[in-house]
Amino acid sequence: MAKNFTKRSENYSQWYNELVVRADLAENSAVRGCMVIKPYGYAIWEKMQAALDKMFKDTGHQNAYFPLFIPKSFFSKEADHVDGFAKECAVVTHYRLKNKEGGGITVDEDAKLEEELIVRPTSETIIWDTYRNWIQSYRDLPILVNQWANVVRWEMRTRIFLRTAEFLWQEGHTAHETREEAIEETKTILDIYAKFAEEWIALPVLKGLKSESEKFAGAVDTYCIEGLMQDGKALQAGTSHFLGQNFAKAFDVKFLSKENKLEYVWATSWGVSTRLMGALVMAHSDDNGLVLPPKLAPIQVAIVPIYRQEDQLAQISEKANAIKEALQAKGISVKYDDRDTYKPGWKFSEYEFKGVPVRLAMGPRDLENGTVEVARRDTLEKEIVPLDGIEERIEKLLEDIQQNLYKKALKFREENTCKVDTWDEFKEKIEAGGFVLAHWDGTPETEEKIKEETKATIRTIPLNNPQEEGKCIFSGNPSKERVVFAKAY
RNA sequence: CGGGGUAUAGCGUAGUCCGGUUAUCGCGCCUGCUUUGGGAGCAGGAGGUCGCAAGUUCGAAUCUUGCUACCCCGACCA
Repeated sequence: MAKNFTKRSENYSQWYNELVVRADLAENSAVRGCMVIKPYGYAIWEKMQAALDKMFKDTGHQNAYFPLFIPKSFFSKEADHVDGFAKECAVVTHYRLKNKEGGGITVDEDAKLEEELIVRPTSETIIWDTYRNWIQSYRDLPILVNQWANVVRWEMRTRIFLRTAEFLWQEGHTAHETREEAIEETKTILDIYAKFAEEWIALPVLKGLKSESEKFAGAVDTYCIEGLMQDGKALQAGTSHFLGQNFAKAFDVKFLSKENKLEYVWATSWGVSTRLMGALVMAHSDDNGLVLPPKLAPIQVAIVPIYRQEDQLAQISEKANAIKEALQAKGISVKYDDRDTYKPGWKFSEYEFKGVPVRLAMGPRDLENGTVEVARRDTLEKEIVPLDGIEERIEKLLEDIQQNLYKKALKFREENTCKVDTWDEFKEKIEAGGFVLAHWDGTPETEEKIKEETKATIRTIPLNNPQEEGKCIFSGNPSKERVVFAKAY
């Protein structure tokens, strides 16, 4: 298990500091659990957005935007949905403040809203209320819409990136003619999420279904991708829901089919959030700070000059800028750090904290020899290489680092995944961390008891799960497949 | 919302039990010189409503009461 975790931090806070700050304005408990994302952190989110947005558009989706505020009554229309979210809603009750006698300011009781507004915890309700007016005929379908937005969930306990009171995300909401088409959409998106996690975040994920008790409030089926963090805890990295006709029925969204029959629309919804940045941090970072996969690193290459006199700097700058331009021509983001306010050693440490994948250092010796020092963040290896052909070398190195991070994470997951067949072994393995594959009798009662005794939950029932006869590790009742258990964030 | 803990400079802290000059130290910050291939050295300097409010006292960071915020553990959850 991740030994590296103890030195800098037990709980990742040192890593987070590069990306975010806590937004605790001392006198305002309302911002408790929110985060301020620093420019460097936001740049990572923008890269994630760009990559996902392209994948959505390549599969026929379009972006739109719906209101932040949702009338309270909308929430009561879908029974499971309201049950799932009622306990964590921020509610707007008034629309005006007034001066208080004796100074200060207070809510103007005369400005009470007739119907309270909910700050969206997710947008199914307001979107389906809108879709009712957009859909009359099968010709209006499918609707494949995504929105990039912020949402608010008033969690009792928050955790930076993983469970903040406000978070940024994308939420897709689609409407289809048939059940099959909606299920296919759900899976298409699941594949996009898995591809993004693996190819961009370099995080291997399990694809599968959620159990009845873990699925989204209002969904028929919830598909998910699950990753394993370095401390052995699982993280749900994205979900794609097949909503059946639940929301269509709740919001009365019907269409006339080709057969001239009035039918309810089939729906999906799906989302990933700034939680992915937490996944990124927890999957790869080490004692020296963040480790960012090249594809998501705001700065892919940092160049640090080492010099005594100004004329040396001028010579180095000339070569460094040439490298910078050549790399930029290949679409690589480069920062040439010629600040004279920090020393080289300081800069080396800083770029390591920030997780910059490749660092180049160039000094007097390199000027003489026509070389440059190349340091890679993932392995911390350094080597002196000739300037000749440096662009190709770095381009390839960035790809290597991306691959290496994925392989390392995959190896870690494999080493921390096991099959167990007895209750004692199950408790022991769960305690040690990682994914534990075990038989389960399929009942929510057993699932709940396992959770009570071990804190482990069913992370997913994998797609294409091999079928095999077995006995539930808890109840001993027959089971025909193993499911994935783990302690989770 | 339950259980535990904490609050002193931008950050991290000593001092609180047992009240007593001008509140300690480190990092960071500013100035100068020397330095620059792994977070430099020396010298000088700036920076404080001791979480907030009341109380006890000649005197409160320290004692009392109330409040607030944060952290950890639960419940809840992307």
